[in-house]
Amino acid sequence: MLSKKTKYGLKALTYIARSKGDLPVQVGAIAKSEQIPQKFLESILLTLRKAGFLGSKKGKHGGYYLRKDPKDILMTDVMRVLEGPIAMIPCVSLNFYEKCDDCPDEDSCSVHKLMIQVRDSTLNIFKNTTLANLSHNDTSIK
Amino acid sequence: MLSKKTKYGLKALTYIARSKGDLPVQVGAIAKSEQIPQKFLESILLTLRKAGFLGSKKGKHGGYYLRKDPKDILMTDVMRVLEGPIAMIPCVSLNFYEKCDDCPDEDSCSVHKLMIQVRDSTLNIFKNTTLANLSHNDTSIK
DNA sequence: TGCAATTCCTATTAAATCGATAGGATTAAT
DNA sequence: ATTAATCCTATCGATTTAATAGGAATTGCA
Repeated sequence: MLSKKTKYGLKALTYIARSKGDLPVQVGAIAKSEQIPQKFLESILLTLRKAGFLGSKKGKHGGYYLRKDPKDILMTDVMRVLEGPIAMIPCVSLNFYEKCDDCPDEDSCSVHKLMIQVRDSTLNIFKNTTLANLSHNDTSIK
Repeated sequence: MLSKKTKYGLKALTYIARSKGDLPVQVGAIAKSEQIPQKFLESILLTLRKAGFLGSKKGKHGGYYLRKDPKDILMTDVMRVLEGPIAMIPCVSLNFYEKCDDCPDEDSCSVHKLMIQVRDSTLNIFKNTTLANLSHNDTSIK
């Protein structure tokens, strides 16, 4: 399941990418427009800022802005920050690998092989989708 | 994340598919070989039996056996029983659809479009993989 | 007939995770 | 100063997960 954190985070990034003008975008505006609990959204945007996707300005007329062009923000990176591993099971994760406690031999594990396929196909989508794709409402893979 | 229930269930099905001989396969044998807590495995096999994948025989020399040829047991079906929805978010689920509370319009939701792609690519793998593929340790999609 | 071995069923528990909230500290514009 | 915004930490309740417990029901066999 996709967590609400990830869902809200993607929506917020999309909202910011779509917003015109020089002023940073305020949490309150996003929360209202996307129907996200504001305090929860605050913590999510903080995470995205610490991960380098967003910059912020404090105080009056403060808010958040993108630090990169939406074309350069890949879903692989965003998903890993918000949702964690892309793989469904740690033993096939590229960035969060962990050996299974059980399972003496990965190569002979039926689950392992299947989950590698799922990981690769999902990864293929995420690495071919940018925030620009999301904000333009088009799909990445034709 | 793939639940342990699903992981254990897939391993158990694979084990049963690989087993030779006429006798039904006992929970204890699977649990020992695959390092799965026996009581937990019992409940998983019960689920798989109620879903129609397995038959069982009680009492001495009892155990579980497949009710269909492994070639006819699709991962789509197994995954839906063990893990639930294949989609990462209910609003793109084919079998467990639910509208998002927020999100007035699915067609304009950036998350929705992305998750449809993920669902379709995952579904494509699961519907082209059978228990026979798992038990032969080959991959489904070339 | 009785004993042993097995599945079947329900309930419970401990731990982890998730979604959200609370309360204020810090910073900046006016 | 005052106001308005982000920043930070802590906490809470609900849900889910993984596992355990205890025994009922069924079957094979001596």
